[in-house]
Amino acid sequence: MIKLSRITDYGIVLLAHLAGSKDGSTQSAREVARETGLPAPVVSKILKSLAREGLLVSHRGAKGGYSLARSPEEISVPEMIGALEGPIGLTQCTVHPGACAQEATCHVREPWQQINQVVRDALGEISLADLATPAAGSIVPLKSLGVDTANLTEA
Amino acid sequence: MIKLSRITDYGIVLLAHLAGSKDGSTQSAREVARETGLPAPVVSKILKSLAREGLLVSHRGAKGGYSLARSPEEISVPEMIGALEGPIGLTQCTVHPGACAQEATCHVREPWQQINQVVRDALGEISLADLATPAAGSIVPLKSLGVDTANLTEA
DNA sequence: TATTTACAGGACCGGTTCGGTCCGATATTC
DNA sequence: GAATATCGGACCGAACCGGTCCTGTAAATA
Repeated sequence: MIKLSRITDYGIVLLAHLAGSKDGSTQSAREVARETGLPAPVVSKILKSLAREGLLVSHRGAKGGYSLARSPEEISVPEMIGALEGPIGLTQCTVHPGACAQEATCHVREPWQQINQVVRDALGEISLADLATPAAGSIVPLKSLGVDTANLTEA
Repeated sequence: MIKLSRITDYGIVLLAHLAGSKDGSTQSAREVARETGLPAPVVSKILKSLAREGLLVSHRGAKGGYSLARSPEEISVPEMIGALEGPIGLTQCTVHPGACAQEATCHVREPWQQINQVVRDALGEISLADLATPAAGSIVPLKSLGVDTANLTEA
């Protein structure tokens, strides 16, 4: 199963939670953990990473905490994923060129690069704001991709 | 990094290799291993899985081997991925509903379902034939997605 | 029929990654 | 100075993964 690591999954939930709070308000790791129902040490660890990657700004000391570094509209899904588990790439040769011995003779490589790009572009159309808005049918950019979301066939 | 397992990666290379051979011709696991330069035991293991999942047909005994169960045009990327590492789903709740305790209160869930669908659709547009054709600029379906592949920005 | 070839299925193992916890240091507020 | 809260990193156990090997069975050939 192609999947995000649980850390990334949690991280996006945490970001969405912060995006749903008052704009610019800082919340401590403990608060966020309590309100999202996720284990506190994990939340702390994830928020630290997100701050280090520049998606959150941290305030130390009493009354400290974390807040979004930018507005939710300016934070894209690939950024969030990239911050927590590195750049998006389905194949190793996408992220680490030269690591694969078959790279020179591999005829599948170029198509995969394009496939990766399609996935990246698709995810790039979606912002944290789209995830944070609770209402249904909120993700507008999906339609702009020209993908018909009506016929949902199980893969 | 969102990535396919190496097994899946190899598997797609193997499928593309078979697709590039004469139509309907069967090749033994050892042959495929030799011609692709991948370790023989691994190739054998992967081909077995692909046969079990119905993407390849196997012929036992002397002069046996594997051949594609369908034409390359009829085999999609999600099928290949699904056969080797299960259904495509970025989040656990996509594939295993109910496994996440926060599912009821999670506001991020529905958007993710749509995101998953976008990725699935994007991959579904690409067939094994697209991967197997060695020429550049071969992936036509990408354009049908409405994705502009011209401006490739690094994610 | 005997022999050879090659897949089928599963057991097995070592290495790596991952989720998760915890601690000392540092910075800020009151 | 005391309390609060992040920062950075060490640490551990469990799960997963890549890879190997062995036994059984089916098909082709002589």
